[in-house]
Amino acid sequence: MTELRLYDTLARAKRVFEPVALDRVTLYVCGPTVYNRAHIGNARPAVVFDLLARLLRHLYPDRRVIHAANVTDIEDKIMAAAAAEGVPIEVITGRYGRFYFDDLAALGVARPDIVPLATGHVPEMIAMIERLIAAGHAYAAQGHVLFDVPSWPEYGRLSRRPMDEMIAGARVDVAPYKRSPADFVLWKPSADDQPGWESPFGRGRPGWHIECSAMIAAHLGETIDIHGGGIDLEFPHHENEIAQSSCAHGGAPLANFWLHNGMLGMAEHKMSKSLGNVLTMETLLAAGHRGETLRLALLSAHYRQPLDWTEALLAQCRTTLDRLYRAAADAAPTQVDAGVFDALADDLNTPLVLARLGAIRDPGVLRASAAFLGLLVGSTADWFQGEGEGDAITAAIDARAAAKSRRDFAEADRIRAELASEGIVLEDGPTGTTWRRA
RNA sequence: GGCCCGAUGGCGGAGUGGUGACGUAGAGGACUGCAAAUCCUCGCACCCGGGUUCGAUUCCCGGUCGGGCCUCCA
Repeated sequence: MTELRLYDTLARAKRVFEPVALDRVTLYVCGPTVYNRAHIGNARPAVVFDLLARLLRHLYPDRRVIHAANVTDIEDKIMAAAAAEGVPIEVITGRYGRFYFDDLAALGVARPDIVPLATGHVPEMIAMIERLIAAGHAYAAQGHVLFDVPSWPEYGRLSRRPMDEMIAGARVDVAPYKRSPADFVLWKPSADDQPGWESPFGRGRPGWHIECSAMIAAHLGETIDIHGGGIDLEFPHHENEIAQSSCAHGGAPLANFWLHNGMLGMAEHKMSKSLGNVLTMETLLAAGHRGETLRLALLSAHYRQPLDWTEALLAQCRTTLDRLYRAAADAAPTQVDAGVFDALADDLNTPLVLARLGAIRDPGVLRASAAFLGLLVGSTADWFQGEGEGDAITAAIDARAAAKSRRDFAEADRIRAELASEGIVLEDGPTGTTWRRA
């Protein structure tokens, strides 16, 4: 079997992957907070880890591969969005949660096997907080419960931050109820008009970090195989998850592998809602870019590298797909090229995979290999011509063929130009003329 | 300021201690009535300075530049 090697952020090195359990493989990825439309940067981890899940299923056919990704559906920004519209938070989270998965489906991303909601796991979060308090790793203060960072010497290992510097370097105003500036919130009080849950610490809501820890434990166990997410979550989110989970589970590691995808850049900075330089999947799809083009663009760079999102990138990916669709024609998928698996098994080296894809001669192998990546999933005719009317075009092609046969090239060119002005490109092949949309 | 990551041709982007993939754009050719598509050929790059080495783009040190994090963030 192909040996899978993955870059583990904790080790800062590629390591050979081996699942913990003999009967299953567990993958957890931090999902979205649903309060508005997701941008294309949000899609990168979804696409990358969707591909990793496909690879894991292939490599471990005898084990159950469980891919989980949460949805954060209680959070201050959600509350703000709900208040702005004068609706309950469920209206906001339901709407944007559906948009999120619909958008991703257009990019060929399968819904994860498990999509836990934060609001569905508050009792588990409360229980975990209680364990942390009992173990001396958390304390209550003024309606809040905080994680006691200095109580856990391992804190900072993932992001390689020395704790004393974090404390000394804290440049935000430190809340008065914190014992240490590095302490973070596990539970915070809710006002009467805010969503909240009764708890031993008073009515309130969970902090962001505890959600992932509690949901991972509830669905996948104390130690999972792979934890994924964007590199911007490395600190503090993932650092905090590790602290919470390890301290609640007697020191058991949260994940054996930590995988982080690089940021998608736009205008020299990462695409982010707070910077306002976002391009949503909705916008891109509405502009006529197909989901496959977006997916290819996201896979065109190695997942750990930063990737600049530009029109030129999309144009090149479109060209690449045109060429691959022509090469694959309407062949039925046969077998995935071994070189494709090899490149994927080397820490998901998708640029190398794409280079190998271009070298495949057998259309059936090309179809199967591309499909494994979530590309070339439709028919070649649909890719070039799309749905809709072809009769008028066929009639024009016939008229042009008649003109060509009597060597009236002026008329033939006029017809071709007329179609071109409507975005229809004619191509004369050995077996006749075909058309496609520009 | 601290921590982390990166720097490859016009652009995108792998990889490697010993003639630098691949794609795209560009040049030339074949094919075509002309195009398009396809095929063939060709140019064009490893940030700077040290070090290790027979040999460094690749390893080490320093620098410069860029990005991420340190506050919600994929």
